[in-house]
Formats: sequence, C-alpha cells, structure tokens
Amino acid sequence: MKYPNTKKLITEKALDYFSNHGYAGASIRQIARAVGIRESAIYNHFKSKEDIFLAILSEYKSRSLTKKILNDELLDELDNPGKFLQDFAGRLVNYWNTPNERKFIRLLLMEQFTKVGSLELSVSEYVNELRGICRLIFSEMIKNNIAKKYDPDILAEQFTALLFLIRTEHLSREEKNDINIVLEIIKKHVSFFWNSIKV
Amino acid sequence: MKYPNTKKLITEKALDYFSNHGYAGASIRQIARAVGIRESAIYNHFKSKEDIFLAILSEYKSRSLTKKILNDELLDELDNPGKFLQDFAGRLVNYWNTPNERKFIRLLLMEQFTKVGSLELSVSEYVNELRGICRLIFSEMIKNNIAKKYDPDILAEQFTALLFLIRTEHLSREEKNDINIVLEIIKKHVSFFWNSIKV
DNA sequence: GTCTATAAGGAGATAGAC
DNA sequence: GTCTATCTCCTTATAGAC
Repeated sequence: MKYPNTKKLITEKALDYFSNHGYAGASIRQIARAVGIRESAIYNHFKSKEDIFLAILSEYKSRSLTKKILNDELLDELDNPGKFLQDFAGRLVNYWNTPNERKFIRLLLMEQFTKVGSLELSVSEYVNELRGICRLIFSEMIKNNIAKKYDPDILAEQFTALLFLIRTEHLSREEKNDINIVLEIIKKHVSFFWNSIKV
Repeated sequence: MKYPNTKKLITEKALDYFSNHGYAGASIRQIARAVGIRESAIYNHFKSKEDIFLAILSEYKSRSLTKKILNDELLDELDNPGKFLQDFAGRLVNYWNTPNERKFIRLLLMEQFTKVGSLELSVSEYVNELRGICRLIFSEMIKNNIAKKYDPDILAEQFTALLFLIRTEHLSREEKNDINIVLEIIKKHVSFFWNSIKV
C-alpha cells in the first residue's frame, strides 16, 4: 500500500466487488470507479474482465494453508495434544477470518457452479488441504498411542466438516465481534472431539 | 405438467438459470426462450425479474424437511437406532439430491451474500431445521439410555456438519452415479458416529 | 396472454489524443 | 498510463396491436 500499484489496486477492488455481487454482478465500471480511474484505463493492466478474475484466482491458488497454520511454535505443543488441537483450530479460524480470506471463500462459494473461463473452483479443493493436514495429525496421534485406534480418515473428515460448517455460517455477518463467538463454538467442539478420541 | 401453466413454467426455467449462472448472470431473455415465449410475455406473470426470484424463494421457504424425511415408516425403526440413523441419513441425502432441491442449495450458496431484494438467504436457516431434528433424535436416544450421555447439541452439530460438507462437495458434479458414492461415504460416517455414541 | 416494436440505459471493449 | 469518445451488444421494462 506504500507504493500504490494500480494493477494491484484493481485486483483488490475487483475482489471486493466480485465477493459481494458475484462475477456477473460486478462491473468493470464499478471497479474502475472504486480504484479511481476510468474503465478504459483498466484495459492497460488487464485484457478483459475474465483476466482480472483469473488474476485473483491465481493469487488464491498460490496460498499454502500449511505454511500459514502449522509453524514450529505450534508443533512444539504436540506433547500436549488437547491444547495443540485447540490452538490449531483457533489459528485456522483466525486465518479464515482475515479480510481477503473471507472474500476468497465467499467468491468460491458463489462461483463454484458457474465455471467462468473454464477454470475449476471447487469446495473440495478448498477443504482438501485441511483434510490432509488433519489426517496427518490424527495418524500421528494414533501411532503415538495418544488417540484411540480409529480410522484417521474419518476423524479428519469430521474435524474438517465441523470447522467448515461453522465457518460457512459466519461468512455473511460482518460484525467484528463475531469471530469471538465462532472461536467459542469451535473451542467447545474441539474439546468434545478430543475427549472422545483420546486414550 | 399435464396442464402446462406458464407461470409455473417460468419459475421452473428461472430456477434452472439462476442456479447455474446466479441471479445477476441469468437474463429474462434466456428464461423466456427456455419457456418458449417472448420476454415481454413474462411481465404478464411477474412484474420484474426480482419478482420471479422472490416467487422461487417463497416456494423454497414453504418446504418442510421434517415432513419429507421423518415419516411413520422411519419412526418405526427407532428400536433399532443404528439402522434408524442410517436410514435417516440416507433419506436426507436422497431428498437433497432431488433436482429441485439441488438447484435450491446451489442458488442458496450463490446468493447468500448478495441480498437481492432485501431478502435474507442464509445457510444457517437451511441447516437449522436439520440441526433441530438431530437434536431431538439424540436427546431421545440419551434419555432412553441408548446413547451415551453426551451434549445432544454437540452431537447434532457434528452430525449436521458431516452431512452438509459431503452434500456441498457433491453439488457441482452432475453424474447420475454420484449419489451412490455419496451414500457410501455417508454410510461409513454414520456407522462410525453411531459406534462412538452408543451405550 | 402473447406478440412486435421500442425505449433507456448499462455492459465489455477499442481508438486515438495527451 | 490515463483520458475522452465511441462502438456494439445486451439488459430490464413498457406500449399497444391482436
């Protein structure tokens, strides 16, 4: 933001409009006005509306959930699995609640069926990374005899589903305090979940 | 369908287009063509595009999940709780997979953030009925000492979340066989779920 | 209840001056 | 890199004949 880059600004404002009105419902005109330039100037940076959309998706696809969530600090807590799970879920929910991430999920949910530009945008892809991380965590817990010998795939699925539903339900509201309510709910569920799988 | 009703036909085709392209992405022209009349003729039945959308939502809101799922036949199986849960989930997934219901969920996911016509369209509202039914079921099981004394709210939430995620993930694909894959996954999860809560 | 014709405006996109 | 001006097409919606 220090060195205002028009191209970057366009994708930011476009993400704003796309995530609020959908791809079809947002117009180049509105985006240009939000950026502070004329529509025609947009075409100096992107060759079409679809091109802007693809740029946004490209940024979205280049993120790595693992890097954002599973840092060393968290991994140090593995010897306290209950706390580890809580912090893991808490970190995830906080990350999901960052402004851009919220917009991305909204856009994903809106455009998953429309297939603009023959580009796939699927919920599966979105939760699969989380699923994989959970599978790893629960496998490890079972191997170390911390958790009961359940199928790690099923545990991962249940954990993922819980986080996904609660997250999805709180995407519409914009209140700042909302995240604390979500964190409370998540905490209760993680606590229950851990108690039912721990040895 | 025996007595072709133009008004009904319009909402049907509109639902088709809305659920595939979103509200903003579908045009009266396309809908009229699908119905087999001119755009102007649409306005004999609805005063605006938004009016069509509201008619669709009104139909969607008038459904009752309970009536469609919880009939006497199913309730007779309550003395065999494992089978009951399986059939309950199976019925629900089959109902969710009916063409119109699929379209409704797609439309809901797409338009939950746009607020066309100041009408609320929320995922919460969608899953709340299911949540309530599950809460009742699990409360009853606990009271009758069939299930462990867990918090029925949490059990209901986990059961709902599981069904919702799996359902959401399979909304994009149109293959007829897909429902069998979904039913298999659900079956596995319900089985696991029941085993972990039964006395 | 459907048609033709048309209005009025917004959409995406381009040309060429500065 | 942004501007003005313009093109072409599509959008929702209305008027009035049949």
